[in-house]
Amino acid sequence: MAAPSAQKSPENPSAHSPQDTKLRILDAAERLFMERGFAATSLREITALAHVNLAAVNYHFGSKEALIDALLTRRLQPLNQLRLDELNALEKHAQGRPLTVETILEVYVGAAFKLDNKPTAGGSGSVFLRLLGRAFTEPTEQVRQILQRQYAAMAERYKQAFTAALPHVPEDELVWRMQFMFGAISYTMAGTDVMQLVATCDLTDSEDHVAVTRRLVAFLAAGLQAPVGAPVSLPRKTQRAK
Amino acid sequence: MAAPSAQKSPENPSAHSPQDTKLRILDAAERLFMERGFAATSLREITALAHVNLAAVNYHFGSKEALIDALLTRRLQPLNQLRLDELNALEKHAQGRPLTVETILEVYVGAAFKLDNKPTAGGSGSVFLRLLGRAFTEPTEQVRQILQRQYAAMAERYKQAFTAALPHVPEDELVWRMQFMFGAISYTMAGTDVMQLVATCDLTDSEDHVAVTRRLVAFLAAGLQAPVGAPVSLPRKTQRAK
DNA sequence: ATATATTTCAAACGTTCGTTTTAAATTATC
DNA sequence: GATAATTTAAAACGAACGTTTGAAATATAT
Repeated sequence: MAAPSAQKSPENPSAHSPQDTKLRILDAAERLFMERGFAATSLREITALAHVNLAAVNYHFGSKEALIDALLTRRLQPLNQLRLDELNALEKHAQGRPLTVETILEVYVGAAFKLDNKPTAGGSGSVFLRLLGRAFTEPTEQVRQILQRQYAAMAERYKQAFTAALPHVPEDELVWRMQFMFGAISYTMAGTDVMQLVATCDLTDSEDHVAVTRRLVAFLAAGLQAPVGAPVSLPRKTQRAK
Repeated sequence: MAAPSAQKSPENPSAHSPQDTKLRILDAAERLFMERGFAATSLREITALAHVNLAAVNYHFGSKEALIDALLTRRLQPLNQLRLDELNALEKHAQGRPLTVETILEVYVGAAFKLDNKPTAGGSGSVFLRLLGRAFTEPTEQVRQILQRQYAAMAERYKQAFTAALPHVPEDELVWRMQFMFGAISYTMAGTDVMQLVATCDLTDSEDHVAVTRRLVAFLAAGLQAPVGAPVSLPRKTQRAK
């Protein structure tokens, strides 16, 4: 009977602080949503992992949908704000001269890893980046609207910067290339690695962050700067040389 | 009482052929899984859209998991087989000379659109390509294993081809770049377009296929061929010039 | 210390899920 | 045309889901 639980959470050794129920729910939900997806994760699994009562989710957030919204917003708002701020600071510092594509990409990708090392609550690691990669291909209208709301202004701002850095790329081509870019980034962040090609590295390691960033920036910079127009070499029968 | 249903399906005007229940289920499941994801789609929705009895899924496939397996396999097996065959034919035709990166990419991307225009059953359109893009970020172990099984040999084969086409890119770098490539392709195929940047084009149009393929190949070819090693220009304070 | 507001808790709500069952209908075989 | 095998059909199964409820517990304020 005596000697009660000095710590209630096996994986989070801090005891139940008075008001951290919301944070515990958010962190547990983040982890489980990342591992199993939104639809396949139940509130009972989340509250069990967070060591809170089942009804706490509906009490503090209102519904499962509202929990997802709060969960995505608390990470995406600072992330994309940081991306905007750093890009603005860089352009101000450049005093009119256009930034290089590599610089813009480093800011964009680097911001994700930066916030990843400073999770809002304790010890979330790179959980959210993987969840974010998944969220980009989520079919539900709700998640898509959240992402759209959180990304619209930032994407438009970066499109401006890329336009200045890539004067030879017309707008419709740039828009497609940014689409390809978002795909490569989000898939890398998701870290699913279906092919089992890059099995060795996990993005949790901070040392790997700079290596992955360097590789990703080099790849994307080359892709964004690719010559436009000609379909390049076609060894098959190309009747018109153009 | 008379004049019964000459056609039982509103969106598929053909009446119930004797034995096409399995195909009707597969097609309906493909569409709904694409629209809502695997976990969020119920067998009741699928059988309602297919105009078959609820129990038909368990009778013909055994379980929902087995249905997903059959659904992915019937498309992925021919797709990746085509990718292998066409790459083999091209290398044979080249007689020892290495293929260009663009050629390899055109075969890989083009194969997807080729099979997309010839769906197994009637009128599936580009449903499966979008579903496939989603499947690449699916968290469930089952889907990941199916993809891994269906992609392993093909990915290894293309890695060989890329190695020959990119002699200056070391293997670890190539593996990462293929990761980026798969991300860009699958995200484009998924057609989620969270940013609403490319809202104008839908991949259903066959004419757009060649345009998207050209853009995608140009982007990826440049990325794969990017110079390796140097982190390129860093306008910030880089103390070591290296 | 008393009263008020906030938070936690166990239990149950109605619904929907994947699956199973049993009989009827259909198709194939002789 | 009778018999056997296959497929369809309606109904129900237990389990799990998100959510709600109302009372106990805790924190806050007077």
